[in-house]
Amino acid sequence: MNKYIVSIPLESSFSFTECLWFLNRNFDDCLHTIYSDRVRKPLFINGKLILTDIFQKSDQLFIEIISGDFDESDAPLIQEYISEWFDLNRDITPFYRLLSKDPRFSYMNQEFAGLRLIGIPDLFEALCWGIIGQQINLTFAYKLKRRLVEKYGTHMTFENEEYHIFPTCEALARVDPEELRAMQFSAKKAEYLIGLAGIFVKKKLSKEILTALPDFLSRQKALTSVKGIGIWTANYALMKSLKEQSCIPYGDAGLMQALFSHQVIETKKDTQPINRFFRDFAGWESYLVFYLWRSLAKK
DNA sequence: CTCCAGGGCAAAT
DNA sequence: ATTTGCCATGGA
Repeated sequence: MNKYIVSIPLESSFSFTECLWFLNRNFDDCLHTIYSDRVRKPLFINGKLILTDIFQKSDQLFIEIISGDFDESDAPLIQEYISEWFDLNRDITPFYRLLSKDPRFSYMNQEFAGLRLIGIPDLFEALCWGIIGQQINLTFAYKLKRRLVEKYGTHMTFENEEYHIFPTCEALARVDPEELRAMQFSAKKAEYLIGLAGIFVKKKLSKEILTALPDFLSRQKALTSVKGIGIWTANYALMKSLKEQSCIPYGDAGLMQALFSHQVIETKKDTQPINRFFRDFAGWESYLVFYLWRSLAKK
């Protein structure tokens, strides 16, 4: 087949290297593969599977379609997906001005320069990932995700490697909870995931429905009314999928750890000063949370 | 061995 | 209204 390439112009405050580093940090994510200077990811676009290689050249991000049935009319959706994934449509220089005002965080300006809030454009995937990750350590969470994806997701093969897509809600809705139990999901998580899938199948919830709601609070409420989605998962999904800018995932163990190590709080369970602390970062709470998570990863 | 990880729910105060 | 017990597993 011919090689198709889609491109997206970049601003100077973007670092592909930092984004790749985050995607590749300490964990085994089954939904993308990092090579030295590019990331390979399968996408489900207009009902078709395509495999993409994403890399930077000067001031543009290139998406090369290396396999699958692609035509020109797919380009806008691909651009949209990648832009959301890497949060390309945002000027983050105001955030850096806020960071530089606080001696505890000003180092992030240089160390993480150009890192964008890496998203999960698909809302169903973001919510499932949130539920999977509840309470357990991330190594185990990624292991569970891999089992789920490899069993119920679709995949494509390229040069003897398999590239996986997150399962659709239709596929998960018909799973027997006992199957997930056998894969070491807790009984509750199995029930939550299958229940959530059913809600998506019935179109009672979708990214479009959520986006159409009038404000942050009503979106939060729509999510927390679902069994298995509490305030943490709701805010996590709103941050990662809808790119809401003022999400504080209350109760997050990693956030508390990072606030402790940056001397914002005295002990890891000291939840009181959080709201007051975040007031100085109004409009950039999500970004600060993301950068604090980034600070937890070991070089 | 115990404790705790990118929580949430239902039952018990 | 707020707190407590439980969940699944693995690494520290």
